Amino acid sequence: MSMQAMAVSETFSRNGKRPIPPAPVVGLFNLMGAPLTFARNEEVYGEGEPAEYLYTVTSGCVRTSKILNDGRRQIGAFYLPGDIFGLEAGDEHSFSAEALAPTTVRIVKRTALTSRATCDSAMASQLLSLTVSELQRTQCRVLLLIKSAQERVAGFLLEMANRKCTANEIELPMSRQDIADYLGLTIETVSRTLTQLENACAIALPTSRRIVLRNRSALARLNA
Amino acid sequence: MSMQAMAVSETFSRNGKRPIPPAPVVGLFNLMGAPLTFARNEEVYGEGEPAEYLYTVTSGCVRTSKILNDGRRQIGAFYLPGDIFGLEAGDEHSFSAEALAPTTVRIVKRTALTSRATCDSAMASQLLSLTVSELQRTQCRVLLLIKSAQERVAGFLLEMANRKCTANEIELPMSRQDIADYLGLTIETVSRTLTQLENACAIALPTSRRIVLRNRSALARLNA
DNA sequence: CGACCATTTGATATGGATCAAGCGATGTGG
DNA sequence: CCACATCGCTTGATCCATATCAAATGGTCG
Repeated sequence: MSMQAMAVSETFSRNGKRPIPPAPVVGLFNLMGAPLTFARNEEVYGEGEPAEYLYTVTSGCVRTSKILNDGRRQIGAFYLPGDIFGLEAGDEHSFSAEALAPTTVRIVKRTALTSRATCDSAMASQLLSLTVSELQRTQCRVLLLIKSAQERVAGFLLEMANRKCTANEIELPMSRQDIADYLGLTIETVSRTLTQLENACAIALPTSRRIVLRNRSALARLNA
Repeated sequence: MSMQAMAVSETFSRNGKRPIPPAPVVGLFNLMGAPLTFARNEEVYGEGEPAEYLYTVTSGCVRTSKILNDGRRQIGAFYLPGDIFGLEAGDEHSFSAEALAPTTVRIVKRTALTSRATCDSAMASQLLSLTVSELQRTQCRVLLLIKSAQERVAGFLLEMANRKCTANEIELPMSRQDIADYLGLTIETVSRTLTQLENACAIALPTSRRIVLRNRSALARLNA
């Protein structure tokens, strides 16, 4: 197994704040089976179910979430086409996963990966690389969560823009409530903050789901 | 490589909220060299330095931290004897590491692990397992950070108590400021919250660094 | 058109930050 | 051995960012 998985710094800026999707893990994708489709809001798997598969998004968008015992919902992550999910460690899923929009995914059995990785060090390396990426993203979340609402929202927009590198206009697949639960804010605060950013000419909001980044450096400045 | 690294659920309670140190990764420890010693507040490595080594704490305690560009400090993690640190991904360290107390660590070169893991699937598995543990802990941090000050402090105390399984009395190796920076709170709020928990008979504070858990279930209840 | 849902906006409340002072333990020099 | 400076922690008073409660707006679909 090569150590490339632990040497992913080229996917990050110097200060570790700007995650970019890791290089595609080709071997893993080759093991993926036929596509499954899910409707908007359909559950891909539930919290507590045995974690038998790894999933990759081929189209659409998936969110992972869990309900805390006081009723609050925490979003684990959003997964876009090309992303792999379902490996949050453990024999059973610690989050549930739902499609945010009509979505297709392809799956591979974990046991298949097990046996393959035992003898295939490239595959083992890919698994490690995947986990490291997930760790990186989670660490960036931690950095966001200790900051102000403006910084969180700005950081979120930059993260989404960097992931789908489609110039400066992004179509958000998730609702305000999803964003709020992801950032540990309320829906009202997210909405107000977006309005503030618009008034500051940092972004434009042609529609509520479509966001134009007018001034990335202003956003990045917020994102201390 | 076995899939055991992805099957660490036995180290977690059903709801994924109570991390316990993973099984020791013996092979990795065997590669570790002679002990190095560090004085209180001495730097083990600095942010931005090349990440050449992996470290294990043999005695004392280490914290990783980074200074944000607005002057705030973020603590990455605390490492106790038996813990391994220095693998926060990337060619260079994204955090610095400092000894909280007189500390000894042992180290192994990353390149040594690289070559070893390429042909030794057990070693590869250990690396994955280690990264998964780190991911798990970071995810627990995220859950803490979206909660109230009481919940964060209670969760922190339970985490520390679970790691050093020394009954119900724990000696905190870190200052209030370290705790505050770890939890994204101020030192005053941490102090006040501990006082509240003491008044509620959930804990006792024989000295400021020594904490007795009087009522774990009350703490856990806070820790939604 | 009308019902419904997501989003925005407004008014008020509150938890934690900030500013400021006091306290206790530890260590140092006289 | 004591006086005093220092450091880490606690406590108090006030302020502010975000939550909460409430209502208006706008877009979508039958």
